Amino acid sequence: MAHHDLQTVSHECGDCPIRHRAVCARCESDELQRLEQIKYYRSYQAGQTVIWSGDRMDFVASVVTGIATLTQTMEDGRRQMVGLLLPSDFVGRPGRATAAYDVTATTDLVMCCFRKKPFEELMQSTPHIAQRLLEMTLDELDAAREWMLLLGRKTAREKIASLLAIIARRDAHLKLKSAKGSIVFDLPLTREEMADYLGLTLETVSRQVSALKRDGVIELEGKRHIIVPNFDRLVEETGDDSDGGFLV
Amino acid sequence: MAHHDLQTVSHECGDCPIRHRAVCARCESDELQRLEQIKYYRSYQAGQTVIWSGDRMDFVASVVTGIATLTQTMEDGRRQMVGLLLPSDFVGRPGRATAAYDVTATTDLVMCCFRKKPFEELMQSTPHIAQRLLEMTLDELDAAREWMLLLGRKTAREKIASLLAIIARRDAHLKLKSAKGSIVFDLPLTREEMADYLGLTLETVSRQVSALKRDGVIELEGKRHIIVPNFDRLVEETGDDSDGGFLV
DNA sequence: GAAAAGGTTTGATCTGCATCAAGGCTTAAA
DNA sequence: TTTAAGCCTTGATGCAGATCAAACCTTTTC
Repeated sequence: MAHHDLQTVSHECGDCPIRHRAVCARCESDELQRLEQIKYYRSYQAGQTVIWSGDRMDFVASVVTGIATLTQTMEDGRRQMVGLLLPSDFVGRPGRATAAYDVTATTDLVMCCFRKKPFEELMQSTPHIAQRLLEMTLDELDAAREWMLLLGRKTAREKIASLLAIIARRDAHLKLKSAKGSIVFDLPLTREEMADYLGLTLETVSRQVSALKRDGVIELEGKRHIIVPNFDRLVEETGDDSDGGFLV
Repeated sequence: MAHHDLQTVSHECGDCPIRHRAVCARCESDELQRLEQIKYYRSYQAGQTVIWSGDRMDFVASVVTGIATLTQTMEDGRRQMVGLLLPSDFVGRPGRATAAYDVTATTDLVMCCFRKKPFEELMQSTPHIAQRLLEMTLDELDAAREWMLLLGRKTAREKIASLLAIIARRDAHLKLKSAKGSIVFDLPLTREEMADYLGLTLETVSRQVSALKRDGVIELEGKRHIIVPNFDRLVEETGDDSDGGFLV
């Protein structure tokens, strides 16, 4: 986005939704003061619904801590996850009055909210905000398209491997990769949520996780704690062009 | 986006990529003159590849006439369409050097291109452009998420019905709905392209199209010319909450 | 006007994942 | 200590859609 000097920010929050990702040191002055004035925090417990599709939504927000999901549900109950929001991700759409998806906290969740009206006004007067939002939205669009390939063309095993690789990669930025290079993380999703992410049933998810374990691609401690002894091996299972590009 | 007075524009092009969609009469002055200076046109024949994934891409563009697709291909040849670009849609990403998807002309295609550098500079100085691009990108993201539900959870029959409804709806803005309310249009995609859109095989597409015809949901003239005698009936087959909202 | 090439349909068969069903493990409540 | 509630695993079976195969347009080429 060609700003002056970008730096990633740790999460004290206390700032603009876009700033969660990267901040331009020289540009932050009054823009941030104004954001400061219209922001407030909301907390949700694991499992709680933040908002239902179709409900009035008079704020936009940024995830501070925890994980939220966007899901769509068909009349007969079939569910598809269409967004997985990690810290720094943005929720809500400037210029739309109602939510288009169910938003749910899958872990305890803290969001930094901005009432929509003043946020939109600020967007008008502060070009940086629209530009940064554009960049974030384009990233999300790329992620959505990757996800479409997964949903449309990958096998169940490839889907599971892909999801594990995605989570491992996103975590790896912050977290440790232990000792000699194996990666360790906790699954933030239940088997059912994984199924909704991947367009599978929870039984199939369970079977394929077991299969990857049996084949030595991953190790399990309990149900949720995952150890990936060889990340490249996991990536091979995803069906993607390897290149890996693990630690950017 | 809260502009002054929006109006849709027919396609003489000769303007900014975002203006293809809607134009703010009061804002167009010098901004458009500068766009005018950096734009040029390119034409492609049906079937021609505009750009390959990974290739250097030093322009952004807007579809003027014709239809283009974005597709992703896995190493073993599995293909998934991830974007269907109709006139007024935007291609390319400000701030990225290489194409992320294969872009192909499925019909004869004319695009209005802007070299990336000057376009990005113009974006810096003209907030409207980023704001309009943001809005368009958010629309695309919504479409992508709808598409994800289709890929992950719908049956083959529902997928076909959904695709036909999407095309019918998008066409209906410009085109006729004949006589007493039946909708008529030409499929711009081959069976194989439909399959790549829907995450199916071309044989399944063919079978389900035949089934919808047999059941009276659609009529066919030749292979491509579709008649939808009752749009609501078609929408019922999509699995979506009806509401329809056909003629916005 | 024959032949070739794309695109499409239809049939026969196979298979990966869904569905139905039961039981296990872990944590929380009674 | 037992019961209940979530969450997860595993087995048996069924089916939607994939795969393999052949033939049918329609248009283009020679």
